[in-house]
Amino acid sequence: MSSASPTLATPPVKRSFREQMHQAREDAIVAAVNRLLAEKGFEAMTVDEVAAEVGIAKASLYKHFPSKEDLAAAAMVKVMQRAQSFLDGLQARPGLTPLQRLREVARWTMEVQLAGEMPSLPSENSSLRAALAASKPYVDGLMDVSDRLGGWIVEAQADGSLNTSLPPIAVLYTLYARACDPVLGFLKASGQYGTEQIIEMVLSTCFDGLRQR
Amino acid sequence: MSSASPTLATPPVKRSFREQMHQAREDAIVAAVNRLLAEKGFEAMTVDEVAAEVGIAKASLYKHFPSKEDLAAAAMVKVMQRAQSFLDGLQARPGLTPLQRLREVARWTMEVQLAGEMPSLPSENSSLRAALAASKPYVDGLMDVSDRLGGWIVEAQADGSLNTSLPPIAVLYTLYARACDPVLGFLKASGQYGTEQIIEMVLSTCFDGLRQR
DNA sequence: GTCTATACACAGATAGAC
DNA sequence: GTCTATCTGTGTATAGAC
Repeated sequence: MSSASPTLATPPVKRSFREQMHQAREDAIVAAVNRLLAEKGFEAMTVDEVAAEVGIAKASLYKHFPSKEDLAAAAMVKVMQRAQSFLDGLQARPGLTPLQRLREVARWTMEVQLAGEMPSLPSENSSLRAALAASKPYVDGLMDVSDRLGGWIVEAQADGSLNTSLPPIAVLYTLYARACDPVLGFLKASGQYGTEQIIEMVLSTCFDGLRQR
Repeated sequence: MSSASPTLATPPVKRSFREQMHQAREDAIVAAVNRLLAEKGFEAMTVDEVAAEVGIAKASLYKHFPSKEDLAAAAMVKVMQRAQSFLDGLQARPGLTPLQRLREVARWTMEVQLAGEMPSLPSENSSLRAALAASKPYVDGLMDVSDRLGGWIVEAQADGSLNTSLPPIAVLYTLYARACDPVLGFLKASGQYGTEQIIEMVLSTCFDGLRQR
């Protein structure tokens, strides 16, 4: 968004390079936070671990992000952006039915979780909750995603492919919950199934239910 | 299990009374731990909070339980025992089909969770995990519950009421996961539905699936 | 067994040199 | 902006009187 100051003698190229380095460093930080957040959750993750994984001093982290909460919030925003990008890609495929889109979204969240990149959600009274609620990019992203999914949900109910007796918000929350469903980890830990099999099974239980059809 | 020593002059009644007091105190402790475990999880729960809620000094807690992990493990064992008692009650009702039994189990776990009494499961690398794996009562209880549910699952698949393309273990894990499904909390927080409505909706998504039947 | 007081460890955050 | 060194609070656990 910001351009190099024209009054300075330093060439814009150099400033851009430094900004690129800065951005790359922050990306590395956010990626490490994301991974640790998925692995152990916000409370159990320590800033020392983040610093160690990135390979910089802890004090340097605090030059980039003012607190542990902001660190985690940045990772959550990043995940939300990835989700938005995925929805963009889905919307660009006109051949899909609304139900197919919802199914693809669920599949994507499960893939992200099995890749160890889906942060587990903070408990109700966590300090992270306040930070997320105060983060405009996060809240805006969440609302955007919810709106788009909500649109597909009502469309799928209108065309008769989705259970019409469920309120759309219940469907929406059910899809969100699949992103952190521990069933994936349980089945993975059992060692009997590959990631693709696991995802197919959980997708089946989610959309088709446990009862025989 | 233990009886008063016959060589002592103190009447057995008194010893029994003190044991009752002791047991009542421990029950109060476990109940508080259970509630806090459900509310904020193992990492965020502090022993100070437990002591404050029970109304005794922190050091007294450590006379009853040697560590925070043992404290939490005791609460988990208690929950497992409650589950076993519930299964006992279900088995005593011969009129129920296997599918109905499974549905009642899912309903019970959701009721417990909405009552704020279902501890959230520890993350993969938590110190609580090791304590639970080392707790014979817990592991035994978990295996007993799994065996009984597993029996009903294969019965329900045999009588054609449960999806036969799913491995029984996937069904089992799916039921376990419903016990800590965040959807319940989401819907509760939305303020639009009562607990009974919420449970019916989640039961529907679990057994009937999101797709229209 | 219950208490007060305290030891010990560690996590989040900062100071200040470079 | 990065580092080393440090401050500060807090959480688990224990000592020791009663």
